[in-house]
Amino acid sequence: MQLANEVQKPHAQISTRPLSSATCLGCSRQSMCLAHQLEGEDLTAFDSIVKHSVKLNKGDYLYRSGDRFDTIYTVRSGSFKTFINDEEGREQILRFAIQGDIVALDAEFNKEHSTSVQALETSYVCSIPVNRYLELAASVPSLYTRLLTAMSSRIVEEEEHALLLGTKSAEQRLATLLLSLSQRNAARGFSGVELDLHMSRRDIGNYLSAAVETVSRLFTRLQELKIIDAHGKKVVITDMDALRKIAA
Amino acid sequence: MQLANEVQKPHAQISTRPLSSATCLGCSRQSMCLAHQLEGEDLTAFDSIVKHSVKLNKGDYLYRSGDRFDTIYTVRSGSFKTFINDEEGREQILRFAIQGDIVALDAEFNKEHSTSVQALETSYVCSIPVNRYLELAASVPSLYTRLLTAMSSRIVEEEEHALLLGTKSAEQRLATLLLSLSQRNAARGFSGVELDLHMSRRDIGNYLSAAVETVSRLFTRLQELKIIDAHGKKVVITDMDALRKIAA
DNA sequence: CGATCCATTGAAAGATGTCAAGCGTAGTGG
DNA sequence: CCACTACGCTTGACATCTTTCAATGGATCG
Repeated sequence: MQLANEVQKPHAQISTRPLSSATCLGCSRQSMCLAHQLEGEDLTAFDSIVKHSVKLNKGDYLYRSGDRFDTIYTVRSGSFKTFINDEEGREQILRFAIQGDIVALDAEFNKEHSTSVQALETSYVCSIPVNRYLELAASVPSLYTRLLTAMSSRIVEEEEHALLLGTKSAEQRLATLLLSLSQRNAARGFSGVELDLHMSRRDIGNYLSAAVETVSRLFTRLQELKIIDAHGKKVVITDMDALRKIAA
Repeated sequence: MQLANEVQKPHAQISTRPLSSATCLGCSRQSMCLAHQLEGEDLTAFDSIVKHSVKLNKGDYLYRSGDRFDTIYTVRSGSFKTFINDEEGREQILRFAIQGDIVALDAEFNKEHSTSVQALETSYVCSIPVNRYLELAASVPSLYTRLLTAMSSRIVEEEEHALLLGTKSAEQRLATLLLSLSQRNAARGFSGVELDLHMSRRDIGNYLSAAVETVSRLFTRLQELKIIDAHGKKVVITDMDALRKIAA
């Protein structure tokens, strides 16, 4: 349990610096995005309401608790943490979002966000105005079901996080997180073995509901057991089976 | 952490025994239900796809992990627990659902449920076939947004549960649960002071991620502090302010 | 290059879990 | 209707995991 000690930072300067291929057509992340399975003119119409390549620097907020929910984001590159604060200012990280992940579906449209989202590194997102999305959905109903599916996934993820926090020891929790990051990396065509942990040890601890010191000790222990090879943010999983065994 | 030791029970016999006013028109729970703000023929159409008053006895399952998600339920009366199991069979209760609550929105349509839902007492639900709901939504778009809203609420609830598990001491967690039950009771026109806890101490412990013994000791302590007056399932909150103070 | 934050490690304290036992209540069956 | 059994709840004693406190070295950033 730690108090929020982060300095209040202003919102990111929204600089729309186009990347190469800053369009949904041919985007490699389409299958994970809200544009999933869209084709032809539906995809073109969708593409036209999307603001591609919004850049955020490390520490910038995508939005903050209290902001109005009017935009859905998908991560083009980089990573984010989503967190919620309690009455006393204590912070709980709920999710680490990486490439392809959809961010913001945790508030009612036009109501206030209860969470905040902060970039863990230089990152780019696509931004989709919710009102325009819903307008478009009126003529392309699959956009409704796509949104419903995305929200179901969020609920399941959140349930699994509760399972993680509720039933596992600290060591199991860390092992589970590493496995999850590995799998998500692999699903995106990256290495499932070499991980770049862009979040701090404190963030990891917060997500797992463990003190920084505990996390540090756990890394050391996994290292001694020759299950991982960790140097700061770089972690190599050297014994995947053993890691799985610990996680379960 | 406890292993699932519940006997495998068959699904509930689905007996459609009509209650008085087994219709959405004039139903006191409409504002919480998916029928929220529906009027006129839209409401009639919605009503016609709903199977009202399905009875479940204590211990009956509404659905189990692995079942196909094809039906949404709303609780008419009684209460339920929703839980998820990990690979080792450990169980984590995610939610206690009571009158007016919408149950089942934690899977993709036509995919498998990852959770199970079990009645804590004799209960009645309304059951809504998802495919017919979506058909109807094609002509009544507000049904889409109503569903989206319901799912947003679930996500926020789940996030708050993670906050609960992640940042608070066992005593704070129990106090928070009691307050939440009190508020939900009050919001439904019942007493916010006298609570009927239909779940076992073990269930409470599981939900809060604490051992039964810990929960028992916490009840005793809150009793000694003259904050609550607990006799088994009946709990009277005698000092709401003190309870709030502990929760925060 | 200083200041600050992050990560690691040790030592000690504390909260919660586990084990064990007893009690009460509820349901079952004779 | 009563006795018996099973299960849920409570309480005590003890074990242990994790936190907290403290100190140090290393990395990062302006």
